[in-house]
Amino acid sequence: MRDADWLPAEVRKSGITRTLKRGEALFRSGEPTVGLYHVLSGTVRLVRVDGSGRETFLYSADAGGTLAEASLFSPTYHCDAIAATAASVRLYPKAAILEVLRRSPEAARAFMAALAHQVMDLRTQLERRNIRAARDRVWHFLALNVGADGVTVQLHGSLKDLATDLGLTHEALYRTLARMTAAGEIKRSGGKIKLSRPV
Amino acid sequence: MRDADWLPAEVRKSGITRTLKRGEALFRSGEPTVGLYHVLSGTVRLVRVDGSGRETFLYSADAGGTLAEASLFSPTYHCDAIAATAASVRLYPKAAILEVLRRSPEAARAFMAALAHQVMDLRTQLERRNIRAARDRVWHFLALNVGADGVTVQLHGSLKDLATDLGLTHEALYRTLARMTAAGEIKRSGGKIKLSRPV
DNA sequence: CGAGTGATTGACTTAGATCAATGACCGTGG
DNA sequence: CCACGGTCATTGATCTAAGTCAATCACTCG
Repeated sequence: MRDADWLPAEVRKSGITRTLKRGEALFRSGEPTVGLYHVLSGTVRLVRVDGSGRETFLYSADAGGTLAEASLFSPTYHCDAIAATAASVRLYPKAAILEVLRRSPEAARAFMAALAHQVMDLRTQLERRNIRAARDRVWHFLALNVGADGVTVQLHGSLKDLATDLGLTHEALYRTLARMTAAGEIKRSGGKIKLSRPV
Repeated sequence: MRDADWLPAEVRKSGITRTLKRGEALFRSGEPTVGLYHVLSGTVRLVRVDGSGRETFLYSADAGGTLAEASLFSPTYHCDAIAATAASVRLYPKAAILEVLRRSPEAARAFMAALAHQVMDLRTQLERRNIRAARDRVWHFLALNVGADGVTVQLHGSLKDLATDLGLTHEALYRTLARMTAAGEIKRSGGKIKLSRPV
């Protein structure tokens, strides 16, 4: 969820703040759910780790975003929340949130819209994963993340993070970007990628 | 969404029924959203088709399920809905649904829970797609779809459908299943797969 | 009966995973 | 202040699993 504007002031105040070091876990899969998290600073990533240790990127919440909305309706967490950077988060207890959602149709509507948005986002990710060629997958990502000018993509986090996000090894991503640069399709500069022609 | 129990009787009555032939589209990406669909019989699949014609499976709604919940909060559809079998659906206009959600906290809660459930479902799918080896991916699917006895998986639809669902070519799926059968890990019979040892 | 689709298997190719090595950079503790 | 450990970025070599192309058989539906 992008923002938690719909959260009434009294609930916001009731929150408990917690700080996390990079790499620290906010919660782990299987633990009982306690409430909604609001990221105040830094970045927290939702990931699943399977038996063989492979990590699946699920979602990344930056400052202002919320985490674990879906867990409000589930007794336990189904993924891990790991701080990607040093971060501080605020926890709003489950009961308080559910109460607000029950009482305020506006809050409920905003929450539903946010969930619906997430569903669409996840579907987009799923669509991207279905693209076989690394080049096309990267292109799909770039096309959906260009800024207002239609050619600039601002990257958040490291390329390694982007690689897991895209479901590629970091090597494959580096090579793909290198090839695209060589082919003149993109130009890289720091944390930005510029497309040679608008999408 | 599994069921639409929360839909008040008066809204249900107001719905418009439509029948679809196999392969027919209920709506297409880009069209303006009109409301919530309730599948009365048959199966409707949500898919996205990319530029090269590749199809991404997003969701499949059987009799009793609903479709396009997320679209209630979006002006246009972001995927195609295609009848996987002959089907009949009932359409509840957007305005009527939003009104119910605004007025009834119970309905809203059920709807939110359903959306949250969908979010978790999609995350599970995403996790599965991150598994590289076809064998492990199939196993992940089987493990999460065993019936009450812990060893039987009831398949819905064709193996080809399952293949797209898993993000594999149908050939790869056939081969993987054949290998697993040969290795004695599973046993197939009609539309069922039995695991040799419980998960 | 013929068209269309699903299920299945074979042969071949290739893209990306894997393993490996290097240089740049960054924070930190002595 | 600098050496050291850690991570990121990058590139090379190799390997293999899955994609692609292709053919066959069974089945169903009109």
